Amino acid sequence: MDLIEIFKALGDENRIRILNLLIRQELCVCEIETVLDMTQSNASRHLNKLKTSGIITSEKKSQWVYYRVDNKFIEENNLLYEFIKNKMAENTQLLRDIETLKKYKNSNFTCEQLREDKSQVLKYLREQCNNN
Amino acid sequence: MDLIEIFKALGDENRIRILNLLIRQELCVCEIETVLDMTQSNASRHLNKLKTSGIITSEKKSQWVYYRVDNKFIEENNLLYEFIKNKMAENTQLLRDIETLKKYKNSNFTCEQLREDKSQVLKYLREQCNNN
DNA sequence: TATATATATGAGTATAATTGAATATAATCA
DNA sequence: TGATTATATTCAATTATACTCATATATATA
Repeated sequence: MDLIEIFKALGDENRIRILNLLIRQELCVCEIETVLDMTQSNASRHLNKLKTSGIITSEKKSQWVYYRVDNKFIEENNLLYEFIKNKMAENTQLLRDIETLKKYKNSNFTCEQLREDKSQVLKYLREQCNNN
Repeated sequence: MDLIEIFKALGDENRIRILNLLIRQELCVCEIETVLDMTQSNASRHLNKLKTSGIITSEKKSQWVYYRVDNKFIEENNLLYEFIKNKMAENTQLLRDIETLKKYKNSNFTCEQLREDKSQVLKYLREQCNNN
């Protein structure tokens, strides 16, 4: 049942956190990895689960793979999609993640810098977020 | 996260089948057990999971425990609830379950009869459903 | 009170999901 | 081409879920 696969995909904290970011904007794996502070393989796996259940889709741009919410999913599951967005707006953890995403985007760190010194970027993001 | 517990509870075929029935009407454990042809302990466990996640509620009436969708859940998660109902109406398995429920109700079998000869009741329900 | 019964729960097992570390793959760039 | 890198995948370990059978609990009834 499609319905059940969707609910299974949504029934995991890491995947909800990823989806929360992707609802804001499309992102590549290394960005998600950084903002949510999870391992690369874990991010990739969760993205795959969201993709297999039809919630998100991906596009390869040179060496990066960009993920975004699938428009087909939004159309076909609009009530669910609106529900998710509403509930996400009430959740502190998810709001914090959005703040981290904003800080990350404002920092103008690139995927190249992430590669060179990820720990510095993470430190920067934590400091910025603690200032709020 | 509440949200995740709800999705976890919904991410299981047996629980979706149970919820599908309860959306129609409140039912006791032995009725669910019979209509969905599952073991008593399994039905009870799934009902408990739906209950702890806040989707359904229960009321004990003499020796029976009646389960129904929690009104609080409907109010607080209305978009999700409407989504679920819409999707359920598109699913053949779930529509078949509703037919079985109707047959069961029309048969006027009681919980007492179920206890005495459950196999007869199951046979009857299967025959009735195959006629459609 | 003794018996029957509706439901819940415990124990054990089987299956599935999640994870990190290591490796494979595919694209880029020097 | 060879080195680097972004992402995916495999492996092995752990943890969580689901299921069945047996038993406990609470209620009803003779």
